[in-house]
Amino acid sequence: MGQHNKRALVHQLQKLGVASRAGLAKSLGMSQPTAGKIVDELLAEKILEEVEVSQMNGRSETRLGRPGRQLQLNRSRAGFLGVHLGVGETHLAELPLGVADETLWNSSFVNLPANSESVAQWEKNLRAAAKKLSTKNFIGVILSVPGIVDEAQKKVVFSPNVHWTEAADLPAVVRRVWNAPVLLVQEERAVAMGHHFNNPDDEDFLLVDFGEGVGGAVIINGKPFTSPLPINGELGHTPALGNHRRCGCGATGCVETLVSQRGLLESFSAAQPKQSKDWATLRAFISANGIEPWLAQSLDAAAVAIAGALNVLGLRRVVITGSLVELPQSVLTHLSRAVQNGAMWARFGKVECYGAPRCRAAGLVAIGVDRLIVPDLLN
Amino acid sequence: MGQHNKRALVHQLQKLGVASRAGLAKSLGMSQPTAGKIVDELLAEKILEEVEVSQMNGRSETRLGRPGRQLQLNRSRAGFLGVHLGVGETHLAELPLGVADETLWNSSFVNLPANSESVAQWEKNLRAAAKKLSTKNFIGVILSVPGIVDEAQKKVVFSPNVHWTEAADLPAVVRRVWNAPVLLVQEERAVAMGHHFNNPDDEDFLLVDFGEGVGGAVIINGKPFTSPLPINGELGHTPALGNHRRCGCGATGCVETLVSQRGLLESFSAAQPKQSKDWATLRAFISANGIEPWLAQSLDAAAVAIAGALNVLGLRRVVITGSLVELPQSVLTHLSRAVQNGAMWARFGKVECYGAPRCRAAGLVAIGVDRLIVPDLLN
DNA sequence: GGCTTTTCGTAGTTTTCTTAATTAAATGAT
DNA sequence: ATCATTTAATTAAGAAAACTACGAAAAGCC
Repeated sequence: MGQHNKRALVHQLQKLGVASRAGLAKSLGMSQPTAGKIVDELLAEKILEEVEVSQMNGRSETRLGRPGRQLQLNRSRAGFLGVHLGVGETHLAELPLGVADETLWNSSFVNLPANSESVAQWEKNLRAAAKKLSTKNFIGVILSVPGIVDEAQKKVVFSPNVHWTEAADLPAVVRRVWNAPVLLVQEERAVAMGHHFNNPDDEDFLLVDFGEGVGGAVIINGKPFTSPLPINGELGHTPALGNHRRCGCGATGCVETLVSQRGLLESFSAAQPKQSKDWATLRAFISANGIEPWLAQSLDAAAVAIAGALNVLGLRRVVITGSLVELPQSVLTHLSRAVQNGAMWARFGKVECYGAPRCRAAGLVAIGVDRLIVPDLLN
Repeated sequence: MGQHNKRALVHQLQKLGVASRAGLAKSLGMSQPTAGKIVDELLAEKILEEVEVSQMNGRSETRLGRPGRQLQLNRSRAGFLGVHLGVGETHLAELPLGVADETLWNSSFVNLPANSESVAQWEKNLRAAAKKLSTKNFIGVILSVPGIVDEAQKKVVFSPNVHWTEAADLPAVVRRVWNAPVLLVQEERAVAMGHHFNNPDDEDFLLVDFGEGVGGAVIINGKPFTSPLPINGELGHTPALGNHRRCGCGATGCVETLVSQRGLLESFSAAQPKQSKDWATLRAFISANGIEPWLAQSLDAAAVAIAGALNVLGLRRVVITGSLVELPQSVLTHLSRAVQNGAMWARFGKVECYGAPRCRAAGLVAIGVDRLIVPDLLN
């Protein structure tokens, strides 16, 4: 079957969750026979499964005509292994193709600090974790990492916060443990795809994740935006005029040095030397004292970078995830207002900027399905 | 014939200038029969023409085998009428489908200042100009305008410098004069397409045009980047931190207020009150005194916006056009260095930033061919 | 003039999707 | 209960657009 329609059908089913052949055909504008044949193929490949009528609980709205045989992405087996290599920890999850809600991370272990042996240690930890998993054979392993990632070449180009991943051939390490196809994914891209997966109506947005660093990812037409270079949506390392802090990336003045968790604490401590320099205190302080000038300036710097991205990309929606969402609502409100201020579209229409939880597992599945189940041979 | 291949073939011929059926087939990776059939179709539509052997001057490199019948885009007739509605003037040009070099603007007339009657006056001027043209029937009229343009809806959304175009239905006016399909194109997009046309190797770049305002356009994979909103590449109206000037767009702090022609003169006059506040004096002054702090600051602000765009879009090439290119080379050098500073990619690879002439006519033709000759029914 | 090489066109096949017709499975009215 | 109605799924036939394979045309070279 044509790759294009197959991709579209799977994507549509991800969006709808459950649908019949006829429903898919209609919503995709293709003919029923075409949809039917593709579904047959996908059923044979065990990518889809038919939903029992008994599972159609309550939804029997007594519609006229022959009822469609409902389909969904296979939920009965763990198709993928999701691995997230974070700054502090690595998490693992066995993920079915169809994820109902944010899956639990089955197992997790702590990274060692960076040293010459951390790759070997990481592999050892992976092996230990592998034994605890119920599934041994996966369709693929989806590995997400922070930093700048060349997903096509499966290489970490640059990772200011987990430097040892740059030298290591992570996919090879993973492959030695599980012997399955490995995908390398940039962390924020996975989170963005996850958000899209859980909010199918958000088809076009810029996701900005605040944490150890500040990362961005762009979704356009429900697909991760891809550009000529293996880097995009990167707005943490654009300089903020007037800022001269040293950044882990080697440059000075990066927005990240102002609004990353560490950057905010730095400014907090400089402005309020008597306060304890930790996240909980910062949160409480903001709750009590509102947005003080030092915080407003940092948020404004971030907002300029975000608004600039919106103007250049032609977007009107910003999804904020990570540490900033944990702070009092007033922080997001201030940021949102500042973004509105700089976003050109806000002069004609609505620009939205809101917080959301990180949906990493869902994103990993979406990417795995996209690249392993129905690979795009053309584009 | 399949739209996709037809588009690709025409695009390839734009790139190559002259080619045979076999050459096109090979370079596009399609079979000869397919290329041959598409070419036959395009010849029948008078879009392509065969080049006489006599015109193949000098190029006869005594190659073996049957020589291919060379093809090119029709140059013998004026297919399009290009109209550029600038801030000060409107220019017209009769444009063949195949443009060898930047065509002269046949005719031009001056706009009236904005008032209630300027649309009517503009139409009157158009009619007068129409009489002077040798061609009466065009395949289409390509109209480029500054500001924010919804090319799909053929409406000017916002135009800080030519406000009267927002209310007017320009395509309808043009159609009354020539009765041909009219395309509305954002000015910088046309310039960017023109640059790509004249430099086919530049497939991915951000073009920044400095003039009355500051506008940007993005070309990715040789195609104008399109986003969900009818606005993109817009980097003149992103705020620069610390800047509080009023902008024509209604906001304050826009980069445009610093580095547009007017903005630079403003800063120049503030820093050098004794100098005459005009462009020639500014140019001479910079030649003599180098990059003074007031200029450096403005350029740095522009560079941050540009670098931010590169980081977000995943690009490594900036093409500068317009008034900034007219200034001493040191200006571009400074800007380029500042862009390198903020561009993430510059830490791993090469980021290019150079000046180039505006190639508007070529851009209008490229867009006309793209949207009228081989319209994209899918995407 | 043959020989080689390359171009261009024709014919037949494959792939992919569509329309039209058929069969299947439900509801609701008589 | 039976039959019309409605919607779903499958089957069959056909159209569109690409490809492969083969043959004719047009050049240079011996």
